[in-house]
Amino acid sequence: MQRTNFGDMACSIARTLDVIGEPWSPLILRDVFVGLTRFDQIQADLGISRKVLTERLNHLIEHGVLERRPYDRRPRYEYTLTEKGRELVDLLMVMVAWGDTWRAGKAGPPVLYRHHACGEISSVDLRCAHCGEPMHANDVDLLPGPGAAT
Amino acid sequence: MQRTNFGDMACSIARTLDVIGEPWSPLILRDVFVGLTRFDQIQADLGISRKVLTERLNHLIEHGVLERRPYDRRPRYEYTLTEKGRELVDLLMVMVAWGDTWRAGKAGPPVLYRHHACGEISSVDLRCAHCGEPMHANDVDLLPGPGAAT
DNA sequence: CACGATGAGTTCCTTAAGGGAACTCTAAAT
DNA sequence: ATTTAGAGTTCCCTTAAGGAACTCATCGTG
Repeated sequence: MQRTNFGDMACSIARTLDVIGEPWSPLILRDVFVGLTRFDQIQADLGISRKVLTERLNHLIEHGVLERRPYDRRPRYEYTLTEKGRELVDLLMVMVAWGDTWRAGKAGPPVLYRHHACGEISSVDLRCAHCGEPMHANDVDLLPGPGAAT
Repeated sequence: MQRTNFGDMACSIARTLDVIGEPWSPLILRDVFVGLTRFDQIQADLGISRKVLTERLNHLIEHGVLERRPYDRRPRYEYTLTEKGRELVDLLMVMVAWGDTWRAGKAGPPVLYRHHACGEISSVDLRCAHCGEPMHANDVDLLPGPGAAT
């Protein structure tokens, strides 16, 4: 399976997928985010192949969203999110919101999010960074930007 | 490559990935969103294999995010977003925001978004659906929800 | 009416990625 | 000296992605 390289496309979606678009990568980030930071923890939690987990972790480190560091004098390592990685958690929260809405079924959402600022169980909503009003698919026009393909 | 089924996991991220987690799927949604709604248009724009495009479109239709409908008396079809699919565009906009921030480089973002409400070039920001304050990775606590795995 | 063009897929072959089990390596702890 | 545990490697098998060629239905044109 020779996979097409998304990183070279003039598209920020493709470039983001180049970092976390492979199967498992978002789930690995989630695990690290919730505190499962060690190889065997992640492997056991996800049931992912150890080979693939190694590949994914290295890819995420190469792209600067995870850091690997020893936590013992023995050869033991843990993975942590960089700032670049922490901002990817935004993406995970939007995935959660969509999955909760469309795929949770009668059982309801598997995880709840309590917002520090208001203390309520809530979910994310997309707002315009400029004016603060809701900003969804139908609220925008697309224009070519400076980095557009020629 | 026998792929693990994400749809059965008690995790809304995994369930969302079950719908659009395969390579190319988000880019197909983007194309349909921006008005490339026909098979050959999408194929040419992305450079995706026709075989894989067929598989992806069928998968997205099965999961109710795309609809296929004839636009001619000849056997010609176009794909459109359902409401379920339109809400996935939120996810794309967050991918764009991250890609613009971390991967656009000196050339700047390839596409700009003008917000209808304020008329400004902007990007999305995550807010609490309840109180409207910013809601990012470090602003939430996670609690088990009603649909949590036993 | 025959003929080519067009959109929308299929088919088939090659290559490489995911799954999974077994194996290795290093440094404690007993 | 032996066991244990974490963190990977290695190897084989299956299956998915790439890609080019092929099919099929219908319309427009000469």
